[in-house]
Amino acid sequence: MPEATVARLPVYLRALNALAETGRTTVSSEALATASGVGSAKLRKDLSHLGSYGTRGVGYDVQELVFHISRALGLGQRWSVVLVGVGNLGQALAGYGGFDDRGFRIAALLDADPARTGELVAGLPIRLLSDLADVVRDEGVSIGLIATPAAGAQDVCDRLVACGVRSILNFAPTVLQVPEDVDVRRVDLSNELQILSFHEHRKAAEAEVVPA
Amino acid sequence: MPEATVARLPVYLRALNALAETGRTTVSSEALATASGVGSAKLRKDLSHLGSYGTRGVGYDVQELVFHISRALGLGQRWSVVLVGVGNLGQALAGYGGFDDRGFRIAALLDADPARTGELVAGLPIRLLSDLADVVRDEGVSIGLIATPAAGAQDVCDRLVACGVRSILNFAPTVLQVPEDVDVRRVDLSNELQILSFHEHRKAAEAEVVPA
DNA sequence: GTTTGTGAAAGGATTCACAGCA
DNA sequence: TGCTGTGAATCCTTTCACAAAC
Repeated sequence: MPEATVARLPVYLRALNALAETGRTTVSSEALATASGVGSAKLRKDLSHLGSYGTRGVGYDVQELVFHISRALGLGQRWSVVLVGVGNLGQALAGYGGFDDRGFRIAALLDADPARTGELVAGLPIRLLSDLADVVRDEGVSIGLIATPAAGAQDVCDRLVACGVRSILNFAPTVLQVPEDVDVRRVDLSNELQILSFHEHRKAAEAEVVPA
Repeated sequence: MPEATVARLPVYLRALNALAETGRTTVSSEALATASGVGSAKLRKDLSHLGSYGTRGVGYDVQELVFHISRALGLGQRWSVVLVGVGNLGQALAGYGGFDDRGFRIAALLDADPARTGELVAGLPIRLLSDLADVVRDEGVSIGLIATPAAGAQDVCDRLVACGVRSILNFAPTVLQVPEDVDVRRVDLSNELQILSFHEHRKAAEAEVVPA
């Protein structure tokens, strides 16, 4: 399965869930593509990697597609995640409601600062970073979220890897060095803004050369 | 300039700034590539789109590269952004320290809930969503951040576009429909987790077929 | 008639490998 | 000798366009 396809499956899944809530039972590639912000040919090619679940002349059964995409994404089971770094952003992530209903469960909140141990955030007590190995073992954690400042992120990452965590979502503004069997995905606000800046800058330059 | 290259320039920029802080004045493509988590050939090809600023046998001058990448990204000017939706996530974004020093300035915080008007968050008063047009005009806003619940995101997006904002960073878990001259970038936590889930699932399946 | 699934073509991005320069 | 810059080759992704199926 192409990586580009994998990255789009969650988008389709969300669009399908929204459709299901409106009572729709079937959907064409054209309609689902529009709702997902892609072209219909791309959508069909993506779905073809899952198997042949459409009906020619009709479209796709919404529930059936939800099932097959969920299965492909490995959402049949609940994944336990550990969140390290309960600062500004970490608290917002802990309070984010979209975890439970999408198959993810926050097993624990960890922070390096002993002064915060025991504090309740989103109903969970903050524990010490040094409890990491216990948490990962006892709770069956397979995904780590890093929401620490940049300076501490690599250390946290190394600890996660040492505990056997091989999937990491990194919100710290730094590039993590990991063994090749570990997947890291980065979410970086400044990066995104700077990419927008590039395009905005380009648009402004074009507007100047070709004035209205 | 290839889009894939644009998306990596902010990463290089951050790595270069980190190097500058350690006192390094020059860097090879190999070293910068490692710090950025990419291959050296890819890095050199990316930088070649900016011009020829390296010295064979030596490497790149750190400050000079910072300058050229910043210029290419349009970071010579300060961009004003407006943040709409001051909930859980919105507050975390408002409190994020990385705006100012990277050339972005939060011009205003807006929320649709009148009960929150006037409340101070990160030193800024929350204003009503209906003030949007005034804010965009008076503050010269060119980038919009949407941190509302999914249900309100498209409406906010439409308002931003109507005010002339053509660059949007969307944190709401929904796909926005916009005219083609508007750039939207999406940051979606569940999407990222689901992509990790896919890979974790695949790794688990492989480990079963080929047991250690 | 409508819509899927998919070969084939086109377009991008990455990697290779080395000429050219310091 | 060391490292950049870049054509050429490879790989991946998207788009086209249509036969097959309903």
